Amino acid sequence: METGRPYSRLLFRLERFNELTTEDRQRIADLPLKLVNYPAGRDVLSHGYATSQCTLVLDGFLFSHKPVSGSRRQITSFFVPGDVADLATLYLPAVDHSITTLGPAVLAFVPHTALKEAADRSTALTQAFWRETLMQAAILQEWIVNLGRRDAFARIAHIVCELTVRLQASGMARDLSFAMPWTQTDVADACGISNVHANRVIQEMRYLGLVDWNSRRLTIRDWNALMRLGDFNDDYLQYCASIKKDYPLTGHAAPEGGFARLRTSPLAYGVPGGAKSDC
Amino acid sequence: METGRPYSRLLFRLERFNELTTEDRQRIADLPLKLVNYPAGRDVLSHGYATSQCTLVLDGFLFSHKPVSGSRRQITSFFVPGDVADLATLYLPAVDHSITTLGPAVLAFVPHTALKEAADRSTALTQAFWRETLMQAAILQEWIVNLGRRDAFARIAHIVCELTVRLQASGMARDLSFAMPWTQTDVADACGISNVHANRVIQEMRYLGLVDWNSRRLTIRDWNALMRLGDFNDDYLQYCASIKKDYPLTGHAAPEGGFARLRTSPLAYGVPGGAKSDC
DNA sequence: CGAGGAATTGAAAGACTTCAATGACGGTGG
DNA sequence: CCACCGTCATTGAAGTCTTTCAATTCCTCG
Repeated sequence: METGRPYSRLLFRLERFNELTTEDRQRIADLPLKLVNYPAGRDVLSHGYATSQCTLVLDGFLFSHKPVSGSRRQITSFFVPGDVADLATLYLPAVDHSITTLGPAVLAFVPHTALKEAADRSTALTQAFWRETLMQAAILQEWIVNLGRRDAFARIAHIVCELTVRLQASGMARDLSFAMPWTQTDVADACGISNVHANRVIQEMRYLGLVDWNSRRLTIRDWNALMRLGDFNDDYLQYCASIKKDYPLTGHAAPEGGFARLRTSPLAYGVPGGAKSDC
Repeated sequence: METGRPYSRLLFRLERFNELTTEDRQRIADLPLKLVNYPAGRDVLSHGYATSQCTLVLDGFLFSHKPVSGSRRQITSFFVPGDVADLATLYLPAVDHSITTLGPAVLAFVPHTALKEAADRSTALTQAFWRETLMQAAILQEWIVNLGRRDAFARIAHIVCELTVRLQASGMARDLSFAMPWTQTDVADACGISNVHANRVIQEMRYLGLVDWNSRRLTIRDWNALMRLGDFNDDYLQYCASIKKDYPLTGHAAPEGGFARLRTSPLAYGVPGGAKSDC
């Protein structure tokens, strides 16, 4: 996968709101980047440890997670190409979560010193970085809603929708299909459910013809249904979805037509195996 | 309740990490503040609407929440005196959540223009504000863990612990007792459970002698047990807890001695009321 | 081809929700 | 001062979603 000149991804991301001046672009282009290939499942940042650099995702996925008593963990974010996964470390001495590669990933490390220097010299750059953290916070907030007020099916559907939109905003997944190296246990840890239940929900999604979810590749078959069932509204990502609309400052539309699940369909969980539909 | 000169609260908050210069302090002191008394249950910010000012909490509580399909909502944060509840609006054109007063509150509004001007002129101020948003994000992240991987009892215990520590960091609740004008339905909406279940859990907490939870005032009877049962570790608030320790950059200690609940105690839910133990 | 991780399955138990009704409390108007 | 009202807290019972445990099968890789 082509990652372009590494800083072009960063520039693209930072300019979602306001264009930068030529000077500021140059400051970004001049940042010292260290390109690194990381294998799957390796920590980029371990909770409690300090770091002196930020991590730009060029290819692959990262996720941040926190340990919970009892050998469990909760995944709190995914990072896709173009994201700076640990921007918070720039101004917080230590973070309390870990950041790990999902599959193999191509990363670029940027020293804090260089980033701070660039930010100190440009108000616009500071704001652009700040805004990045604000948008990540908006995603965290929606994640809370997801865990707090949706059932397992909707949670998974919602996260799939979110990732799809974010990938599209990064120029990927244009055909609603993308490689996704997570295991069902990863999905479960992100959605706050057990891996067994995640498995059953995913099977139902397949059966309903919503997605093809083969090992490590995800193809969305019915985007509209997935959005509806996942109670997904990309307003909270509008800043991410780039040029879609120019920020209508009215409220959300209430999900029209209710929010019915087909759970009472002829195929509740106990259904005999297989019958993998050919949708 | 004394709120001091309004800007002193803000200064106190911004200087948790680095002291500001005399000049920067003056910039804060010169900010035009509009003091307002708000009644309970009034929106300070409605989702989807733009605003041109930030809200500093001087007394009382605010909470942010997002609507969910089906006339439900999820509370995603509480704000205590000293917090700037809508700092994100400074650089995001529109937020997708609402912010509402929990009980009556004393607020101070600061125009975006004045804040931006102050920030533009001082790198240190910009960083201080930015750091505020980063710390709020750390709280969101722990909230995700709370909803994703803890049962109802632990969720409520955890949120109570968090609020206690944050209030203490603002110089309140020194005796582990504070007025808290939330209803049990508010607690339920914050914890992602039903109000009925919240009620039963709170009763169990009372029964176990963990808290006095009378209408609108909360007194913690057994802080250590509450922390343990809520799986609470205030590392993620270390930035908030001010002068407690100087950032040990090692990992969390894994919750020692497991995480056993007393749920199988002689007093499961069906227990007849009262018998407030004397723990 | 064997090993090990990942996915899948079934059955039983548990946590939590929903519905519906009742009790408690505070504030308001007469 | 008291009846009335709405909000909040409480209770019980039934039902649902989700977890847990324990196999079993599938897949991928060396």
